[in-house]
Amino acid sequence: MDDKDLEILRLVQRDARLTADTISQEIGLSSPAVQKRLKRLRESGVIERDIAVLSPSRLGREMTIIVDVILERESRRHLDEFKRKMRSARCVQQCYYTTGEADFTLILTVRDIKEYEEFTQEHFFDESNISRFRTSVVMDRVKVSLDVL
Amino acid sequence: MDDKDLEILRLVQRDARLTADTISQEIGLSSPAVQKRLKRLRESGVIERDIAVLSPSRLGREMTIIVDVILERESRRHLDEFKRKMRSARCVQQCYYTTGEADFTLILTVRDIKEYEEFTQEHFFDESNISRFRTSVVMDRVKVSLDVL
DNA sequence: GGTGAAAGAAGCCCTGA
DNA sequence: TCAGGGCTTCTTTCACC
Repeated sequence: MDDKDLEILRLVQRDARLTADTISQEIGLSSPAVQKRLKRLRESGVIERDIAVLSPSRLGREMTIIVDVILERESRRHLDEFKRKMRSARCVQQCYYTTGEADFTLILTVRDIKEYEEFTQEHFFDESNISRFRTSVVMDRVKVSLDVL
Repeated sequence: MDDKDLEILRLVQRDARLTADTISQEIGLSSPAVQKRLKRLRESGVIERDIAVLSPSRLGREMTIIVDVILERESRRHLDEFKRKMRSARCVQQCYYTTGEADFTLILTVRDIKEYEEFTQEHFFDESNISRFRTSVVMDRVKVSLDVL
């Protein structure tokens, strides 16, 4: 992993459709050299995967909501159960298990507040292990990126 | 935008390297038909872009931190100024302007707690307009996805 | 890491429904 | 108007230097 690798990563984390040829001109290597590096970076897991970023608003998921959740009992079984549910819930984009005041922070995208209300019914109220949760509605998605470098 | 489009989107939002041929077999269309649809979806902005997802831990950004920030004065000028700073701060992956208790929720990736401490020095303490901030350290990135569908 | 040839995928036009 | 077939062009891959 050298400077050339880092340059490649900086480029593809913003645009994965760049051809090896374009990248090679950008950083001063030959096209096959870039491809060999990309292959290595993928196989070694530095590049985890390539994804298409969809527009939530163009697909009718206008609202982004952030929720802090506090569990009642923080046993291994309850934690794993909650994590499993969040992973399989479609409107949960992100779920973090954290130190501090809340146990979990969730980031959801929903069509409207009604869909969020249904989510809370299913996952918070019908779930005896939720102590409290705090909802924040996102007014501006100021920055949403997965850029690491 | 029909069911076939949605099927295509569901596939490429998880793996943008799928070939049109693979997708076509999956959903029962010809390869050129899939390509036409993908092109249309990109041009119309339903697919915003394609990115490579990098592994934060493999690149030495082991820690994920969630910060809630409350500003002192919530004037237009102060809000825009804060947003601008967060957009350009490298370790800020996501920044949301929200209703509720906090004004902003940030998601950061940093090398270590020292790097976070430097971030707070630069952006919170040397910035007279920050009223309070609350830090949560992520213990488990339970789910991190940008899947919309 | 670079070069060149071969395999493969994408883009385009045209036809047919 | 939109899906499918076939051709062309570009990209990737692999063997070799």
